[in-house]
Amino acid sequence: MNIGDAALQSGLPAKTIRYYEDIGLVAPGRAGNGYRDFSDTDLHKLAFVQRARSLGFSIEECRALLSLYDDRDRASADVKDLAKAHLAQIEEKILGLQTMQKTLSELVYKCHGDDRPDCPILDGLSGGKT
Amino acid sequence: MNIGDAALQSGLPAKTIRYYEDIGLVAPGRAGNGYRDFSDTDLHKLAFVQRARSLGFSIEECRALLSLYDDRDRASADVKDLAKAHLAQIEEKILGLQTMQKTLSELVYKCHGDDRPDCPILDGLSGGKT
DNA sequence: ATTGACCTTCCAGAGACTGGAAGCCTTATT
DNA sequence: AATAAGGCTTCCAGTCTCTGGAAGGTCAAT
Repeated sequence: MNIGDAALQSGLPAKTIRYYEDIGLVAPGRAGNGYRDFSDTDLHKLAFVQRARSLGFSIEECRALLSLYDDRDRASADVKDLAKAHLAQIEEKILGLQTMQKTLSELVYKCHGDDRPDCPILDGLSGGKT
Repeated sequence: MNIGDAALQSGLPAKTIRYYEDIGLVAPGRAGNGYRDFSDTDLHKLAFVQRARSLGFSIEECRALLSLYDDRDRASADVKDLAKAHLAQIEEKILGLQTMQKTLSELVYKCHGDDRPDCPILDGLSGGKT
């Protein structure tokens, strides 16, 4: 299967798939004409990575997940640990964003937002007087 | 004031301050010896950017905020619009992360996490059977 | 034979820094 | 006066995950 179809099937842009090959996440074969030739296994891996990325796993985490996936003697505990660590990162990010959201929405609320220049948002950014 | 002290006062690493000069966010003067010489205004701008960045504004948004800050004839509506747009981005990010969190925590919950190989997390990533 | 859609490689850029190397300047100590 | 420590300078390269574009080869259909 050519890269265009692999892209459709996996939900990844062709460019991204080439990049994933570059960094060794997948290793499709080559047809006689030099085109990449994706097997079912390759497609499966691409879709796997696509889902893992959509859950926010980094490329290196995806690599680790793929190798666990390939390892029939893996311990599910290893997978769970990886996922839990990532979950913790997600939660940290959410908390950070919520803090931003709170501060910023307070500033936005205070700003009348008309054609006059005085602005609590700029004041807040400037002097810290939140 | 030298860059080291400016870094302490603004809460930004010296490297970052040099970078901000490179991209034209600040333009400190130079002392006779070639060292950057930060005025109170420079410091103020750096602290301003530091706060804006900590609220998640991009560099270009910071640049726009700074120029609004410098413009005594600004309309506070312009600032508010910028802030509201950014707030919407933050909220979008939070929603995305919460979706990830939900899916992933369900998978983590289902995984027994012992030394056996079967693992609902990998299954979920693999086949989409959430 | 020619078009158009596909494929290939390679190079560059995005955003926002961050690290390191090589070398000058300042300050304090010996 | 010499030296050492620390701060400052510039410049180059790398991080992370793609994404766009250019130059050119291949395939299917007309």
